[in-house]
Amino acid sequence: MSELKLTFREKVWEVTRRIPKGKVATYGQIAALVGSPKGARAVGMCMQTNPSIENAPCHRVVASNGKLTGYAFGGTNVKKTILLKEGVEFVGDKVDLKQSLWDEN
DNA sequence: AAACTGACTTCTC
DNA sequence: GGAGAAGCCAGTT
Repeated sequence: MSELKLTFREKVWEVTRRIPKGKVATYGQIAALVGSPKGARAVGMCMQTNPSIENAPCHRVVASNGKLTGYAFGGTNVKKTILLKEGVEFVGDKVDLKQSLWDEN
């Protein structure tokens, strides 16, 4: 019985950790992966309470339209810089989901 | 236990 | 394509 009873937050971090470098995932996508397709908002909170970037690369999480909605370690500006450095394609201020959206498979 | 808040998403105008 | 409003979820007060 592996009942580790991961809290929603921890599950979100687990998923976030699997996002490969150079790719990004949307809040809704993560929400769905943890079992709450409509909990995108809750996911955002988990990112905010994220203790460290090592625990969860929250910079790889963007809004459904590719917009950077927030970043607890320096702001969206820093977030964008990191993503660019990881090779994520940008279109203006938004991520080019066509090329950089994480394809779980 | 109830109410409020927020790094969301989707629909309409 | 941009602005406004409503719906949903978990965490915090």
